Amino acid sequence: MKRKVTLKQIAKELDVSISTVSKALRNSIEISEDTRQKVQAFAKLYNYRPNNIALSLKNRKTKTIGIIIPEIVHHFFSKVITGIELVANKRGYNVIVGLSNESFDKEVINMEMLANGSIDGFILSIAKETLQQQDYHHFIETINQGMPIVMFDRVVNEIPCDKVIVDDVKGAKHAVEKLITNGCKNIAIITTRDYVSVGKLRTQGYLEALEEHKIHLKGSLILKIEDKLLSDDDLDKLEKEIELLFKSNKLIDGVFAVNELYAVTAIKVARKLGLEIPKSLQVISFTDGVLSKHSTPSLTTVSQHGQKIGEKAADLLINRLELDEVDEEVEEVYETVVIETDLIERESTK
Amino acid sequence: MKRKVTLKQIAKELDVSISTVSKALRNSIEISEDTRQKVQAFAKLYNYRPNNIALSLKNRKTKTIGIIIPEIVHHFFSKVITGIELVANKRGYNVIVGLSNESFDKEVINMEMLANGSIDGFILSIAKETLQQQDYHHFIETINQGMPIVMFDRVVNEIPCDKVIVDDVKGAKHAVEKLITNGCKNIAIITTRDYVSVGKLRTQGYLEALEEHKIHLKGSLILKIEDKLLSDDDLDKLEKEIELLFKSNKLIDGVFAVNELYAVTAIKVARKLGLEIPKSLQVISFTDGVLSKHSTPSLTTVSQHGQKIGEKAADLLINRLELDEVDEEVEEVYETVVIETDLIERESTK
DNA sequence: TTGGGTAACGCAAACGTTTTCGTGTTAAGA
DNA sequence: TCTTAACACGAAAACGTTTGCGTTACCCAA
Repeated sequence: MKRKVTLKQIAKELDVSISTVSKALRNSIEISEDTRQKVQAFAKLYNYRPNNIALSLKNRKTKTIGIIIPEIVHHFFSKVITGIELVANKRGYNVIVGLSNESFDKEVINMEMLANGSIDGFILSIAKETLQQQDYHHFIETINQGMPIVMFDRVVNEIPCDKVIVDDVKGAKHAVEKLITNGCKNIAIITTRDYVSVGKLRTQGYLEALEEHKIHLKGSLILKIEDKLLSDDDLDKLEKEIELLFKSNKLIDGVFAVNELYAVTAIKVARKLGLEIPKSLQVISFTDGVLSKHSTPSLTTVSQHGQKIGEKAADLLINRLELDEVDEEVEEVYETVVIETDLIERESTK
Repeated sequence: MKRKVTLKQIAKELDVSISTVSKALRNSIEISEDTRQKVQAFAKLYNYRPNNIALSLKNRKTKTIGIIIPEIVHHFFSKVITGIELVANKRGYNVIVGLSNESFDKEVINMEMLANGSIDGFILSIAKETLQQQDYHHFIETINQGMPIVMFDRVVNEIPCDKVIVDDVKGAKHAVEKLITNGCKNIAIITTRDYVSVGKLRTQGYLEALEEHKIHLKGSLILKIEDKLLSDDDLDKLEKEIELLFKSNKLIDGVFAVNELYAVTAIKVARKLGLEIPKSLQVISFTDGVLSKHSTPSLTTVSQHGQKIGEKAADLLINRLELDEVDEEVEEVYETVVIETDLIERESTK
């Protein structure tokens, strides 16, 4: 077992100084052609690679991005990571992942672990618990220490940082409008409680679409689900609630669901009640994931382009990092990028 | 913007030496009660946290685990990561993720990026391309440099390292036996080409089940799919191939698919051909993911317990890391842990 | 007074780099 | 022969820690 070779070892072996070795490897003109060749050959032979940690310490930057997300077993988030990793790698950065599991405490702990030198900046989406408690001091402190943050999807305006979001309102509105032009008269929405920012925004889009098309809003068509981590019990409850929705509103002919799970569950319940998709009931969901694509009938969805969000977030962060490098005190003006959604039509609509 | 405070700054501010500060913070008895209190108070005030990078350099270990997986937008892999992150965090480690995207080159590059000091050890699942080329030198070299690897799911025996696998043969066999006891007489298998180790093993389980139950093997019932990254075109092709399978074997009454996608696609095609699930066709898939659970009908599946695999892998790796610490030259005996699969019965079987 | 012991602290090395600033040698120019 | 400049290299600092050991200063006993 041969441990990794260091400059010092090469220096000793070749009977030159460490600095000579370092310079030779970086093709410094200070070093004679002779020694340069000798050193490089030796380094190649022993497969020398500079130690990242030492470089990080010296350069005071790690070339690593910290990602904090609520969960990873989730199509949207893993798509985002894919995007981040793609551009990060392309630009010479690594990616280190922390999971908040929707918990405030874990979010704080994870950020503290990483903020002490391990990374150069954060890309994150806020945990539900944090959104509920509205305690954002850990973000503020991190930023105050000079570590940039880019937030995506679940963001709060009061934090001074770059943000990448989806136009949830517009996306939802388009979806509902699609249902309207497809002939739906009684469109229900299955959404989350309002503290989940995206749930709230998508509900808003629903409302706007109805209003613009002068469709009378019926409160009983709005189903707000308590959006916890989904255990099997919660799933049962979800079905029950949706069933109640259909039973107390026999005229429902369109459903807009703020996520895939709500949509497929709605379809499942609707079928049980004898409704045909898309003939007597049309369904559109937010989030274009594996369920939408492969379940039967496949779902018409609002695609969020998770990967693109990740790519954009990574670019924003790295740009800022490399800007800080040249110009120590950059004027602090932050960008909010909106990624357009697309409506992907499949079998659950006419 | 106040940068992170260091020992040196505290030392200067309090007019003591750096070592005194360090010792005071670590409650060394060398330091008087007085100064200790003073230092600790000051450190608390300025929210001092030791710099991870400096510690890593000094201790020659990073307390970070590198994960290399083929893709992250995948239920199984993200479950595994969840498990790894869980025990890693519990034991004071961070997790840094690299994606090979099933490519040999990206796997090598990612490993090289991380192996130069950034991490203490790897947990990985081999890329398909690597399995095809059978070029494992990067694993060997990493191990030779004293960096332990734990492989999961897609492993090769010739690499000296700990492994966590699922008993693919047994799991597949159980699934097929379930179909047999449920009365299926003509059981097809939809699997991958043989170079994907898990595909091969699951096929083997299928064969064993048939043999033990003295069912004559029909070659035409075995459909081997070229398992690339799935574009929409490939999806079409998949449907066509499955359709052909059904059409040329009208008697098929059971299908065992080696992954969820093959299973739901089979169901889709079967329905189109007028088959009822599970009445005239029963289906079981490997991998218990979101599709199995939420598509209609929900799928009976072989659960791999991805999270448990991740947890076990992380424990194995960290155990080895912390063993190396005390006992420099550990006898090199490696463990292969088999995680039992479970058959989860849902609506796609009787 | 001297010797030894102890409490409280500082020095310096080490981890592996990069880089600035010498420094010694050689050869060319005056 | 002396000066000077180019050339090739080395010493040392710096990044932020931890830690073994040396160094004070003081106290108490002999």
